[in-house]
Amino acid sequence: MLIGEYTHTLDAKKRLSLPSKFRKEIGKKVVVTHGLDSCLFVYTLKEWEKVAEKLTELPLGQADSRGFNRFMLAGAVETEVDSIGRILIPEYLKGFAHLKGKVAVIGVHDRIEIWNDKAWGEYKKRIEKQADVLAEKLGEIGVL
Amino acid sequence: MLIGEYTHTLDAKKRLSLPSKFRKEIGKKVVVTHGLDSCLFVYTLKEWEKVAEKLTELPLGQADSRGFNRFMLAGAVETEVDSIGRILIPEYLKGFAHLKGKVAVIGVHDRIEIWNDKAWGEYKKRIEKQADVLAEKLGEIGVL
DNA sequence: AGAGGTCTCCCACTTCTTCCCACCTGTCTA
DNA sequence: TAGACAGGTGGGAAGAAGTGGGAGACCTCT
Repeated sequence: MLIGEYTHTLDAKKRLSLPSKFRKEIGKKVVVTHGLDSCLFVYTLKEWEKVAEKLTELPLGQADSRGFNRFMLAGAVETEVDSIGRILIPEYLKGFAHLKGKVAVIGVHDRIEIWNDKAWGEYKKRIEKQADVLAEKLGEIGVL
Repeated sequence: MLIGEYTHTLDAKKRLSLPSKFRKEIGKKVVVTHGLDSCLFVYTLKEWEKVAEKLTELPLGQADSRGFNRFMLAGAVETEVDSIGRILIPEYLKGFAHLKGKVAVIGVHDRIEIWNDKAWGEYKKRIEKQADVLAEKLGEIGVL
C-alpha cells in the first residue's frame, strides 16, 4: 500500500528519488502521466493497465471524454526506475506540474502523486480546514 | 480493547512509546494518520485496511473525494513498532497535531489517539463541564 | 565529419534513520 | 524497607537513503 508524504528534490538532471518505502511495491518500471489538480500521477505497470482500460471504456463519441483520454494517455510515459530508486521526469510533465527543486511525493493507496512543494502545502491547508466537513462524509461512508 | 489514558513523551527523534497495555493488541505494525480535533489516529493494520478499502471506492472524478483521499491516505504512515514498543511520528503529522514533549496517548476502543498534552487537558475540561451541565439537565428531568 | 549538447550509468559524499544498549524511575513483593 | 523487575526515556553507532557530480556514449546540428 502506497501511503505517506515525503519531500524530495528534483535535481538539475530531472531525476527524482522515490521514497524507499515505495520501492518494493512499484517494481522497476512505472508510468508517469498528467494528474488532476496540477500534479503528476505515477502508476505501477499493473495499476496503469487498469486505469487505461477504464479510460478506453469511456464513450468515444463525446468530445470531452476524447479530450480526457488524450490528456491521460497521450501524456503518459513509461519510465524505468534506476538502480537507486530514481525516475526521470520529462520536460513537458515537469512544466505541467510546475516542478522545480523541492517536490512533494505522496502515496495515495494505488498511485503516487508528485506535487510542486508549495502547491501541495497550500492544497493541504485548504483540505485540513475542511476537516470537519470531511469528517461528516467519513461518517456517511462508515469510516469513523 | 484499547482503553485508558497515558502521558508519554515524544523524544527528540520523534519516537513515542505506546503504553505496554496496548502492545499485545496492536501487533508490530500500525498506521498513523490525521485525526479529528487536531489529534492523530493510530490504527492496527487490520482496522486500517477496512478504512482504506472504503476510501478507494470513492470516485476519482470528484474533486472533494480526491481531496478527502489525499487527506486520509497521504496523511497516513505505516510504521513499525520497535522492539520495546515505540513508534515513529513523521514530521508532518507531528506538526499537524502540534506535538512536542508531553503527549497524551488515549485508547478509544478500536483505535488509539495521540494528543498534544495541553490540548487534551483543555478538551477534557470542556467535556467534563458539559458532563456537569448534562448531569444537571438529567437531574431536572429526574433521571439522576 | 566535428563539435556541442544531452542522456545515462556509475560512484561518492553527507545526512538522516534505525537498531541496539544502558540508565532511570516507579512499583510490587518478600 | 530494600531489592528486583518492568516500563519508559535517552543516546551512540552502524547502516541506509537521498543528493550531487563526473565520465562516457549517443544524437543532432552545423
